[in-house]
Amino acid sequence: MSERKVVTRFAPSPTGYLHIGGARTALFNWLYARAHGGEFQLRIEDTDRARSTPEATSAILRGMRWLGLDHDGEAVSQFERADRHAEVANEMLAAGHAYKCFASQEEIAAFREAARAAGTSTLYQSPWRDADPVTFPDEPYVIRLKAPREGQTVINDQVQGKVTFKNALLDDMILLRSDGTPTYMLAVVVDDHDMGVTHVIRGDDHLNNAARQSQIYVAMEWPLPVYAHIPLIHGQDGKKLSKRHGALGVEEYQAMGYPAAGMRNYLARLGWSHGDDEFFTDAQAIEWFDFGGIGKSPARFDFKKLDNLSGQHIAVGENAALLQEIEAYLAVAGEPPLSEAQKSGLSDAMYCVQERAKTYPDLIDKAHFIMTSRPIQVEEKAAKHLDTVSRSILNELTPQLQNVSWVRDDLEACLMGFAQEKETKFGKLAGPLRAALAGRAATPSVFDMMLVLGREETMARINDAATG
RNA sequence: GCUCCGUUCGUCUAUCGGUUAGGACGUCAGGUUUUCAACCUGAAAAGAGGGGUUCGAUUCCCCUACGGAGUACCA
Repeated sequence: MSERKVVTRFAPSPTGYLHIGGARTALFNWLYARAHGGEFQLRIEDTDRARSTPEATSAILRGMRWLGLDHDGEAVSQFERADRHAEVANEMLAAGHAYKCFASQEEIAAFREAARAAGTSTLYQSPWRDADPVTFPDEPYVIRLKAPREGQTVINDQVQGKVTFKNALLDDMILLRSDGTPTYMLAVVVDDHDMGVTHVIRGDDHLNNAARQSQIYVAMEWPLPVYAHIPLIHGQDGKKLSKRHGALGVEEYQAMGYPAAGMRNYLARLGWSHGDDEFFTDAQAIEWFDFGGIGKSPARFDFKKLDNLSGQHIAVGENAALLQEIEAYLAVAGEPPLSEAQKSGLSDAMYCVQERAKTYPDLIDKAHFIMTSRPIQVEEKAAKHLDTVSRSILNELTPQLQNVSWVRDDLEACLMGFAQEKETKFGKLAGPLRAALAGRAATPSVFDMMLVLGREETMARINDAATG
């Protein structure tokens, strides 16, 4: 083990929103850095100018901020470091670890086509590898790594174990393109080294790349980072996560009303485990996180479990924090903001609705009785029905209660709340409301509602009626 | 094609040679409930297949099948 301070990094390409799989990769890096008192850095891999957009970069930044994955220092732009990448390529050239290759793209493509047709290896071996400089033509060239052709390259992966690659099967990859721009392979290694990255935690689609990248480290005599290639997330059908599986961008999850804490918990649990622990806080995740707990096979995304964990986090959420997140959710979902009255009302009602809500919209639905404004606005037809039902319930209340003018009003608010939540007819609600009066229902009971609505007097009377 | 990785209940997973293979989500049943939900109790539910190694394999090795990733002057 090295004495170096732990530095991890998340390096997305700004070609779209922050992918849910990318978010998990970022989370693992964040968790590891935080667990070891290290740094978690962010690097935007924007060398593909055609596909990179500033909008995507800000979307990624927004997504990470929402998830609470704070990175240390400024985000690094890979594109802006192109000169440094070229510098390293030339250094390798000078040191004899790389060479100029004048083969044209057409030439190489033709070779591969022929090789494929002949059923032989498509591995391109440049004739310029050991060519005499005096034979160099006056043409554009690329700089290729002079990779070893004998022996093997071994990656000691923290998740995948020891993975061996035969060097004879690895080609002399291009470091610097003919237009002088660096390739991804070069850029990652140079950036990771310069940023002092000690632990590379990324998707296992990069496992093959690790072998070739390590050759650059070796050539430059740079210390190799610790690798941890984590399995990708798949959709419910086991196939690679794609648009038809629903939400891919983390912001969509925010818009669906999942709390960030629940999201972190679920994402961490997806592909990583700590014994039988399912529900945990960030502090626990940081304390427990280690490479040994990461599974080797791809995990499927399951909304049911996300809902469950999400609900548990909302249930233990702190009032002010929940309120704040709900307001942020409403803004992202494009819903109208809370009025001051609704805000204080929701705050009062929080304790009796948060335990049953899976998501924020779910919570708002359950709090309908306090969120709705008085007098209650209902359509004519519905109003008639509501009137009938509330009157029938009213008739069952104790005489004193019936005489309190606003009881009926609150009752209607409760009914509306139920109706809204269940999208059902008022008539069907008489039963559950009676159950609520008896204090047995799981939905906010009338006791809760009255309490929230500030009807302590009613409460007292109901209690009297119940005990006496 | 070639290279690399993977495969325990429907899903996420525990097990680090000896367990009635455990937990969670989901599902189903019963209870409570004049809907739903919630809650309580319970149930069904797994080692891909075949060879080895071993006194003993889910666990170690090999083969097959299936799945995934890579194989670019993309990242």
